[in-house]
Amino acid sequence: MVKYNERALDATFHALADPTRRAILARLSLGQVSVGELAKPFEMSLPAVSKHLKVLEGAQLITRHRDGRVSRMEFNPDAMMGAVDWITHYKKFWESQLDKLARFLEDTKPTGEDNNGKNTKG
Amino acid sequence: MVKYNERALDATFHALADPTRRAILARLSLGQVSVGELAKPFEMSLPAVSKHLKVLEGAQLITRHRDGRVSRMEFNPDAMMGAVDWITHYKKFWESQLDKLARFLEDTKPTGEDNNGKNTKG
DNA sequence: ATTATATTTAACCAAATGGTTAAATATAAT
DNA sequence: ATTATATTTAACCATTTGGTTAAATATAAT
Repeated sequence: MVKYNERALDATFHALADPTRRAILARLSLGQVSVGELAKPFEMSLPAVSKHLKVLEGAQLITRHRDGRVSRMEFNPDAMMGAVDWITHYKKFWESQLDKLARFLEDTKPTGEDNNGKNTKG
Repeated sequence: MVKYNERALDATFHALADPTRRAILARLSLGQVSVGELAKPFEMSLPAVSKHLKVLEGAQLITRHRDGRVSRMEFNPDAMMGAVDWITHYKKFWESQLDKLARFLEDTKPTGEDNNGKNTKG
């Protein structure tokens, strides 16, 4: 009855447990950026950001597209799904909040209009 | 733009990033248990479990009900909602999976029917 | 009052984390 | 070929983490 990939959950939750890394994901969710561009707004060295990227990459929350000497980082939210999936197991314990979430999801469900022509994957 | 409580997210994700702590939550989701009972199945010392409980308590994922010398730990999933809320911000990046989740949530939405013990996932 | 039970705290340790600066690598431009 | 740019690796450091055992605390039972 091993339902979840514990190592993957470790990696995902650990990656998400740092504010810099969450900010990186937020930034990348707006579109691909180079490491240098990505690092600019952060008040830390480039190697520090590089390390964070490695953690995110290890958790498969981002992927790398090398283009010459520039590494363009891309958001890859699949691993987040795993986290949500795990948390959702506890849905019956927060039914009222769930109701709110369900309504929210229903509200924004892709019925053919919500997709802004963006490729959602690959 | 929605402002998230970064410190709370740090605490929540960090708490969830450990397999022992996730197992503790899984156990507590079945009902309140004392610290001793809780610790039994884990191959580690009681103080180690105690520390994990502190982390979970700090993240407000569990609460403590002291009854004499026995501490009954209770699952408190509200903080998880915060994590889901944050992740859900990225919903547009995984629409197909979102659709699956939305259907799942709809399917098990508490509309008066009791879906006790039925795990529709997996 | 003494003893047993439940749990936490203290002191300690190794490994991991998150940061630094300096050097190395790889590619691009001149 | 030389130099500039983008990024990573190496070496280092302080703090945190996750575990240990021994001692302390608090309550219950005899």
